[in-house]
Amino acid sequence: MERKEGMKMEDVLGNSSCSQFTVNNFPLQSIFDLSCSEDEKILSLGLMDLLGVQDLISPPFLEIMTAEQQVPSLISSQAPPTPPPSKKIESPEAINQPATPNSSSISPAPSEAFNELVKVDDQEENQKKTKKQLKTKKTNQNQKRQREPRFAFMTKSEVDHLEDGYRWRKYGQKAVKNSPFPRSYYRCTTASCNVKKRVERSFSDPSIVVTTYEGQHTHSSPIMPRPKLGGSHLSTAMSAAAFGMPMQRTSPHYQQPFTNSLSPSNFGHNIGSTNNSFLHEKRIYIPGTGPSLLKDHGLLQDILPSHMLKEE
DNA sequence: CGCGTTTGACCTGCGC
DNA sequence: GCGCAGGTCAAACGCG
Repeated sequence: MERKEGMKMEDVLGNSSCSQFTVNNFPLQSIFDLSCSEDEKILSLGLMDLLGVQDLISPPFLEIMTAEQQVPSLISSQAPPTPPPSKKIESPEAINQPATPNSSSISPAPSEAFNELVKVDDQEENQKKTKKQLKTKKTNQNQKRQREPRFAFMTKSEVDHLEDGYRWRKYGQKAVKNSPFPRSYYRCTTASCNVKKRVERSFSDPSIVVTTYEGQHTHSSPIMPRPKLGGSHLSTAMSAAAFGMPMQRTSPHYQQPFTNSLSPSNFGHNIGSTNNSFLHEKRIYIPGTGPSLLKDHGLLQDILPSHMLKEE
């Protein structure tokens, strides 16, 4: 296994591990493997608030963090050197940065939690290679240059740039090593908003678009309704945007169900889907239990983890 | 004319 | 220290 801990995103995307990454860890646990306690918190916060106050949240269904530290833990099929259960991460402060559905298996989204995780990782690092220690040390030293938490979504789509309710300005494009597909860099066009996103295609599956969000939108509302957009579409679009999710509102590029409809992108897609059929019936793959068919009755079920739905 | 895209150059971090 | 790769900048360009 030369896939060492310093694995880079493109390594993940560009190899067969992508499927594994996707099926076993990436979306599912990010989205559905939520601790009940966390769910309760989310509910107590008011789910609709989470949907409506998109500037306060950007719940990551996958947080990529720094590629060196986070991704390996996320993609490792074996029990990763996981930090202790993220009870600290689920701190009540999540109110300020609420809707961090991924509390247990996946790193949290909020920057505060991010810091926490870095610390935890640092402790883990002490038991690992010197090389990695150095890397971690460097990472910690660069805290002043700390990057925003990143959230990645894998979306099955023919178009690279997915509509997510915000307006983006492309500021760069780079060829990605080991991938025939370039990576595009976008920035939110809102002046005070420094949210960025990267869009690239998966090397192993060109039909999959990987969108990585970095930062949180500082403005309260996404783009204004466009003439061609229906109001209902927009509302759902905003809901999806509230989660920082890519979403497609244009049917021609409508996303295909992604690997058993289990990707975060599909998750977001369902939220903002213009196709109501997706809202009423979809397959949700639940880790460890195998694919299952859930009946959806509405938006909530698109958002809530499956086991919560069962509980209700 | 304003806004967004393109694209080569440049900067930075990291591994060797 | 050097080279590579990722990320960003900014001028040029295109489009409505």
